[in-house]
Amino acid sequence: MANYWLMKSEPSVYSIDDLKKDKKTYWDGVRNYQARNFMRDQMKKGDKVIFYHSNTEPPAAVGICEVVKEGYPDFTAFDPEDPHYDPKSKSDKPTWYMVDVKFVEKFERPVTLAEMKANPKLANMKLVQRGNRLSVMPVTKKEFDEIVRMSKKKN
DNA sequence: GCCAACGTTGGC
DNA sequence: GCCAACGTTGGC
Repeated sequence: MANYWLMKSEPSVYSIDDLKKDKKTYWDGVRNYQARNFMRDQMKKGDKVIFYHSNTEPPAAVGICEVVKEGYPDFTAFDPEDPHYDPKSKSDKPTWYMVDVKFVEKFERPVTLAEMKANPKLANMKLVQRGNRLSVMPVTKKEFDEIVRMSKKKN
C-alpha cells in the first residue's frame, strides 16, 4: 500500500516547472536526519508526493510527483564542489540519502499555505504547525486527497 | 551530558 | 529584510 508524502523545494532552486520539464529528478540536498530517515527507510516506489514551494510568495502546494527510486546515497555530499558537500559523509558509509521522483501533475491552481491553515481537515499536518522546518514529511491519504480536491476548486 | 551560541529555515 | 523556531555544535 502506497504512502503519501509532502516535500518542500524553493522554486528558485527547483520548481514544479523544472520537474515538469525534466520529467524526473533526484531529490538531493536534504541535510536533516528526520527527513533523511523518511527517504532512506520509508519512501517506497509508487508513493505519491505533494510538491510544495517554500520560501516564496505565496508558499503553496503546486503539484504531485511519484517515487520511482527508493533511498540511495546522496552523492552530492561526496563532491567538494557541490553546494551540498558534507565531508562527514563517506561513500562507503553515507550519512545522507535521497530518492528519485517523476513528474505526475501540476495543479490547475496552487493550494496556498494560508488555505491549508484555514482548512480544519488539514490542522494535524506538520506543515501547518508552528515552527515546522521539516522538508520531507508524511501526510495521510485523507490529507493528500483533500489537497488535491482544493487544487481543483474554482476560486 | 548540559546548555549557550550559532547557523539555517521559512513565513511574514 | 526581519526574526522566531529549531537543529547542531562545541566548551565545559
